[in-house]
Amino acid sequence: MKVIYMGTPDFAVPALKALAGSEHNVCAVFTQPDKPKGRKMTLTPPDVKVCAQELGIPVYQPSSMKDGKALEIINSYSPDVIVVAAYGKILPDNILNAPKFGCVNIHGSLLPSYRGAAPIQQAVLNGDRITGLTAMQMDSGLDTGDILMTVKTEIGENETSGELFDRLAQMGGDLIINTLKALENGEITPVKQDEALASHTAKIDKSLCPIDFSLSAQQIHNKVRGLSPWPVATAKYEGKTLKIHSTLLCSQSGKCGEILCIRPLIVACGKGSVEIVELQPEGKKKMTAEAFAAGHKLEKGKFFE
RNA sequence: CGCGGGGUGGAGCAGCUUGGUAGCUCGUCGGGCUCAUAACCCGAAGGUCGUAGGUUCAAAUCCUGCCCCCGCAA
Repeated sequence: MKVIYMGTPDFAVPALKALAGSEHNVCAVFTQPDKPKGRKMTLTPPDVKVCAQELGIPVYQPSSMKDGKALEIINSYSPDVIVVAAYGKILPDNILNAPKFGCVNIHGSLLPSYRGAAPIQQAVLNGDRITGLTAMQMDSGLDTGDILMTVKTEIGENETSGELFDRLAQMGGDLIINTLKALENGEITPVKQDEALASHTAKIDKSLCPIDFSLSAQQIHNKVRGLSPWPVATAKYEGKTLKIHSTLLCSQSGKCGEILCIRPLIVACGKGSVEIVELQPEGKKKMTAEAFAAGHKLEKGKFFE
């Protein structure tokens, strides 16, 4: 099939590569405009743009999809289908309906669960055991389109959002190839989403970061995993903020936030306790808890907040 | 000109204000204790203190330029 691909961050790269390496013809790529990034606010191209350029595919970065110009460009390619993965822009109806097979979106959850912005992190934050990807026929609603194909995967006990992201991104390649093939052969019966089961995810932001040590160890562990590698859960020790990059569940107990052991570093929670494996003080690089303990005066009985 | 922290043996830190002997915790290596140990005791190796200049009898420390890392904000 003749495909136009729309995507922006690293999550969308593997599917693009898979399509480019398949029998399908990716004739153009749409991605967000370059944006200032990092401390220096240097203009940085999206990962998908970099990838597309390496593949020699024309790249378009319109700031709006609604002014008709985008539609003109799309029509000039007369694609069979538009594949969308984490593009970050809402597509108007005239674009959704432009290709013969419409627009197919790869979404990072098992719809209708976790419609919206951050489905993958949300699944980890909630401590879900199972998640997956959904290939969906886009309609004008927010992730409300008919389901074309899904793929499931288990979430590891200690798996982080970042790790799950990478795995799902890879799986997205196979999913989209299989979906397009089935679409082409007319082997798909679109399934409507069950509105009664629908749930939405809020955007992840830093207000979620502080850890409440009165919660259970499992809840805290979920937060640490879910917010890794960004924006990263935080705790306070002696007035300084520490990013908590990774934890493991422990069974010991104590007062909320109390340091139960220095090596390894175990902190009590409302229920159970967690071992802090990697952390990062303000202005410092990520380090192991062991390294942190070597240079700081940690004492049993002191508290994390 | 967004705000701020930092670069000191392999790791994490102190020392810098008030220049003058390279310190602490851990790791590594050797030895001891022990049924045994990631526990304990003794000992050792390992650093031109980010870089380039300047001031000085003398600079990790004071001054100036540059490089790099990170936190906040966006």
